Amino acid sequence: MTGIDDVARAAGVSAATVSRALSGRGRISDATRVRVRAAAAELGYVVSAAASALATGHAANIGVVVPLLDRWFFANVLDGIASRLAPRGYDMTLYSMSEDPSQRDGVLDVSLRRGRVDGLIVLSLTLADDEVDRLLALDLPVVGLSATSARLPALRVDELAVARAATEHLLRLGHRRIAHIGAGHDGEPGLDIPSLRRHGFQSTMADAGIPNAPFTPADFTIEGGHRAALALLDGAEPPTAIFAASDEIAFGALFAARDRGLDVPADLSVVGVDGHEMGDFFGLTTIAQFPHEQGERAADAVLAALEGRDELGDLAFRLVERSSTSRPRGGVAEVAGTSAP
Amino acid sequence: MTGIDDVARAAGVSAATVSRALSGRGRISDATRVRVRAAAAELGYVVSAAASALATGHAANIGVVVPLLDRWFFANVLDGIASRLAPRGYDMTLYSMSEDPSQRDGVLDVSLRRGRVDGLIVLSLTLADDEVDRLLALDLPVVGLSATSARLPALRVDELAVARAATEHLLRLGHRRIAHIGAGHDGEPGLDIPSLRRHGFQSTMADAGIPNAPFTPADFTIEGGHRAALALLDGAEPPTAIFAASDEIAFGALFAARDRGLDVPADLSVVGVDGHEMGDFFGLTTIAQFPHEQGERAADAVLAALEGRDELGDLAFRLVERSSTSRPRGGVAEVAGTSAP
DNA sequence: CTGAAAGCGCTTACAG
DNA sequence: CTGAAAGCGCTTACAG
Repeated sequence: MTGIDDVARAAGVSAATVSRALSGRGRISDATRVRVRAAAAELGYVVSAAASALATGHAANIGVVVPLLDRWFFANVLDGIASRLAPRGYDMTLYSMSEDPSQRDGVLDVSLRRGRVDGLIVLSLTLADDEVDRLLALDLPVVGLSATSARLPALRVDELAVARAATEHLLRLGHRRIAHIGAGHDGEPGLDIPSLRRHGFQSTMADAGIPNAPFTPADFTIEGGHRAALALLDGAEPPTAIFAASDEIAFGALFAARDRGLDVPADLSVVGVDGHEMGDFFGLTTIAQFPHEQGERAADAVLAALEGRDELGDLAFRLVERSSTSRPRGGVAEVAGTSAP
Repeated sequence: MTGIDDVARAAGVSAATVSRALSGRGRISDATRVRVRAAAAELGYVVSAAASALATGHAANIGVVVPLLDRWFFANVLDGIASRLAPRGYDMTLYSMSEDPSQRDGVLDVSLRRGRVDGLIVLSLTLADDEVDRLLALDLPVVGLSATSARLPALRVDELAVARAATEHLLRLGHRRIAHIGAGHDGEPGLDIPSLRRHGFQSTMADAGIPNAPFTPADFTIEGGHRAALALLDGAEPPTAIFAASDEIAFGALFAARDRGLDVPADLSVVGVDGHEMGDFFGLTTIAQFPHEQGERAADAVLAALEGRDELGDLAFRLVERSSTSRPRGGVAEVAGTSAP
């Protein structure tokens, strides 16, 4: 590989001058800069990442901690991040955190401590309290995306509001037997997204006078949604509507309805969360989020944090009504406060 | 950050000894090794990636060049790669190559030349000849996954065989009016995947006595497949079967059939390529590939290449028959060589 | 504006 | 088996 000395020789200057000409830092005459850059381009010279990082303490690299690389939502977020990082000269290194405790420890205690990255984007993982501590101890600018812990600086979607919007949409249509498919433990909400959505659902139902609204846990996959919905539909009191914690779960529910010969939305209304690209084809009503844009904003936010600026804030969502939701068969829409005379 | 000297001090040895104790290279007494490792663990010390890379020339990092981060197939490949790299202590840095020429140049001429990675995995991109040259000039172990150029060492699927399997499946069922939705230019096949699939389709059709079998170009998305299929179905001579170059295109075709009130498979048979997780729900017949496993093999192969070993080879595929294909309405299966008396 | 030199944090022959 | 020292390839005060 050609090094800085080769360029220096070719341009007839010192390595120091090459460094200045290429980085743009420090004073340098226009003529020299032009000459050096030409020589560098000619030789195809690019500054060594390792040497530069060692000398400056700046790696020009952002780490992205992801839970699962194979979900549509995260793939889109990643694409959004990449689209903003590259033009600014940053690379992106992925750290995938699985469920396996020793693997997680490896990421938190080893990989992330190698100093390979200048900042971190953490995608909505369910992080334990001590994991958040270890993340924070890295002493790196961190931007969570809808992240789990209140202690993590983050761009957030108001997940309670998301769940409320979905649930109220169904209630407004006149549904009462509404079930939720998602995740999250019983009891206090917990700050992870699945828990917040579940909690938002159940508290909205409770506010509408329906305590203990049914909940069925599922993986956030089509497969998981399919299985859970089948269980609900085959149960003693099948719901007339399902609020699925993700669009992929919702697709699974739609397939389950098809498998049981149910008409959507007449027999079963389904609403999801995400704004999945396939939603349109399925006619799925959903609370759309905008993962690509979320990724872009997260990238901008870490980069801003590197310069000491704060670009955190709220993330948008929007109810998109399509054909998977309607009044229940024979049901009457009860609009709050609109009691008929 | 705590450095090697802190550990040396804590363990009462020199930095050199710490380095040896931690890396396992060089001779060192067991007692010292244990003491040093304890001190390092105690201090939470991890070797600096930049310093280590600079000193050894080894970055412990693999670059993955991807076309689009938001396709199901690539997300799965990535997940497979990550699952094999992490346990071996390698990080993974992503380089997304878009269609934009200046962006591609940036990746090839700048990002990849920073020396940040020890090896490269290139996911099935359509690379121009000079781009392959520049990739090769990096002088890095490269493993292509179903890559484009014959000059790139790669794990390959026999794409002509894939297309033939799909097409012959349809022909065997008795279809004659079969259309292909995909990509690839006219004329000589070209070595990119879409072209190979298209070519495999058309030559198989030609062999069956059907020259100039219809082809409609599309993006490799549901949206693209939907549009293209609609165009075919609304055409003068709608096909009785569609061979889609990807499952996502196939899903689009399935939705198009639904939109036109056509029964699948009675009115329209559809076969895809990929083995998409949703295929089962759609009942999609497909030529399954195994992206996660492909990613694992690619990771193993670069790592092997780093050690001078060659683990390249062929990638598997398999026809998975589901309910989206059958004989055409009123059609008769013509099995080659079984002319009825 | 430009260069010589020290330093970034490790690793690894070279001695002992 | 262990340490002192040079070196990896840059960057950046410090002089001039």
